[in-house]
Amino acid sequence: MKNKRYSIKDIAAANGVSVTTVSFVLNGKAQEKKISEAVTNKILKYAKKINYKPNHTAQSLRTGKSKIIVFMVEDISNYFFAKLARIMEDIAYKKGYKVLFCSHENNDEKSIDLIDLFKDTQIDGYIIIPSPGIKSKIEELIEEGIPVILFDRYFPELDTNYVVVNNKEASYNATRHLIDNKFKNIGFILTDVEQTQMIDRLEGYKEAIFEAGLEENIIKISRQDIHLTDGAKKSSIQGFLEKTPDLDALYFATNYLALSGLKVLNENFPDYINKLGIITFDDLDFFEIYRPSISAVSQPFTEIAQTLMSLMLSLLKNDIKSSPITQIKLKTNLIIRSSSHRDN
Amino acid sequence: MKNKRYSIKDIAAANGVSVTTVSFVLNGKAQEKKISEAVTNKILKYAKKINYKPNHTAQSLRTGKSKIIVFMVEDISNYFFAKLARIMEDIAYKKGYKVLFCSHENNDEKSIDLIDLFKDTQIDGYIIIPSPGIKSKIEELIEEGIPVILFDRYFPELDTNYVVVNNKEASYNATRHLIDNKFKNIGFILTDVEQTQMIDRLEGYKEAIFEAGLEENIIKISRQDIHLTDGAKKSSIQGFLEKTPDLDALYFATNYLALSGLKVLNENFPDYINKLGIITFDDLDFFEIYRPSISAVSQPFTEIAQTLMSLMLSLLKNDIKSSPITQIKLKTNLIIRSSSHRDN
DNA sequence: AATATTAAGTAAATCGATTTAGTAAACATA
DNA sequence: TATGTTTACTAAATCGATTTACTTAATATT
Repeated sequence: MKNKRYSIKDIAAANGVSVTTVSFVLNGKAQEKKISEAVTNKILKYAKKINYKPNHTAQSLRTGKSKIIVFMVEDISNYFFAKLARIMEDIAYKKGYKVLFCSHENNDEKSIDLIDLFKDTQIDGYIIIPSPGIKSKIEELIEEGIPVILFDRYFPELDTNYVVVNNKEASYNATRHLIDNKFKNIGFILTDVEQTQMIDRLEGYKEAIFEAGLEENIIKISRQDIHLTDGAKKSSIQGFLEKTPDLDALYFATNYLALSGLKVLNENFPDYINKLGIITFDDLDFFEIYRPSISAVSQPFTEIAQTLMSLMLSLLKNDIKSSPITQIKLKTNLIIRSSSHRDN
Repeated sequence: MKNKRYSIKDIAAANGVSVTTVSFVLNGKAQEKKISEAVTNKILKYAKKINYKPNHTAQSLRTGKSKIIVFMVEDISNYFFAKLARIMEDIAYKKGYKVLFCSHENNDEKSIDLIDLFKDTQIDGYIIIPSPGIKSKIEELIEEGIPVILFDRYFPELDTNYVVVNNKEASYNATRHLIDNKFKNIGFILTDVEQTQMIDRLEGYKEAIFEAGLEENIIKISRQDIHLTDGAKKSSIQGFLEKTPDLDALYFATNYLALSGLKVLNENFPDYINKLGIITFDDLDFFEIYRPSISAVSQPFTEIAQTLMSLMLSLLKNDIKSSPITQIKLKTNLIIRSSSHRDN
């Protein structure tokens, strides 16, 4: 039962032909290369019999293609990214690709380390949520002729492929929704990163607030605090809530901010939570069963994953030089639940 | 700025030495192979100057080692697995390994397909949550001399490395805790898979119930339903709850069962939820902020991930034949929150 | 001075594929 | 019959490392 690994050489020897012939046959080039049907069938049959699997590493070395793509996100354990990863995995494997996931925590140094690390390995393509300061690293990849797709956020000055959602519009609508429900003092909680997704969400909020003649209440949580302790995040939010106790609604820019926010509210202002209007960017499973159930801007997982993968696959298939730059903005979904609804 | 990739050959040519010498130097074998310090330094300096990175694929082909390990779970988007993945990723990258994550949804066919797929690629080691029927596939891997570690569950008849938690004891304690809080009619909700983790959790429950002279109430959710629709899961649980409205506590065997259960309760028995004792295996972020906050058996992520990785690294370092079989059972933590507490 | 040892390196095989540039025989054409 | 084409296949180079088995010159030993 010792499963010796067979090579193309073994097949050649066993059938009295050259490795060239075997390679042609196994790559479906028999006709093109004028290999007789008799020989073709013999080889095919034998390969099947011994359950031959080509050595991927050798193929990779020779062809320069690894059939591996990298999917780099902020934190793979975050629901949003994990969910995307799950879907992308399925699509990729079906198409004969493997996916390497990794997390950079929005830290430039870590991003760069990871990308450098991957440069040793043949990587056929990159799907990247960029951390704020890696524009030149992304340019470097592109210059090397490797397919790159940014997503979630992008660099406006850089002409790259990207897939994002309509952050500004979605944010405007979410804020508008609170306003329509008679909330007058709406706090927007975001992080201090200067990246497109945040900026656009902030702009959407501002626009809606301005249009309604209301006052802005912006809470910026320091980026450093985000990935360090949960405590730091909480205490920032708590500090803010204590200073502005007249807020009647909170709008969180991401799901992890909402989680921290809910914790703070729960621990310190348990009664407040039911009167407050609450809405957040990124839907979570449990927002549906929380009480009050939490309204959320939901990003279309499946659509994002499919768009990313099909764009990547087309970049991989066609010559990168001849491929047009593709920039896609997908629509989000505002899911209205009880936390943002008011009857009066 | 065209970043041509340098090879060992380029270094050799530029320095008037052979590739052999370069290889020796770059692999730290200069002294052992009696390469003069002058030449050694010249090569090292040049390699650094051009930022030489060895071609990983070529190394892999020659050495038979890929520095890639596979981490195969039920569903990478599940919080428990995603969290583990995040930690393992960090450890692995620090040690020069990359991790390929994949999900089999406890489906044997899918598991086998995935393993076969990986066989083409050089994979140095596998960390696997086994689906029920892949014992022989696991044996196959082991016979080929590839390091394999099972975790979360295992095959009792198979003498392999594994890392699990003390399911039975934890389950006993969780049930005991409900009993101590005067709950008398405790329902245990689990899936119908016949795998060690489930069986042990069931046994722990039974033992505690028997010891207290109470009656068993076991709800088995069909495995097929689990990964299909959320609806199916919910309707099973709902059906059960309607049939036995006299339950005063629920104990869920996994976090996804608890999520479905809470949904059902919320939609159909909103008042019931506060009187009910609730406890679940696997802690989730939001169980802490749910109201009532949900008690849970918490698995030690960091410890599990570290144990898995350090075991794997030691298997990879030492000769697999001389390595002893290691079987580790880690301790869980019972986190008591308001959902399982009763004052009377 | 003859031999043994060490120092400092290199040529070439190898891993397992793909691919280019052939060749020999069979057949067709003028 | 001589030449051109086509068929059916193969030798050898190549991808970029690692590693074994030398080689040559210098130094040490008896």
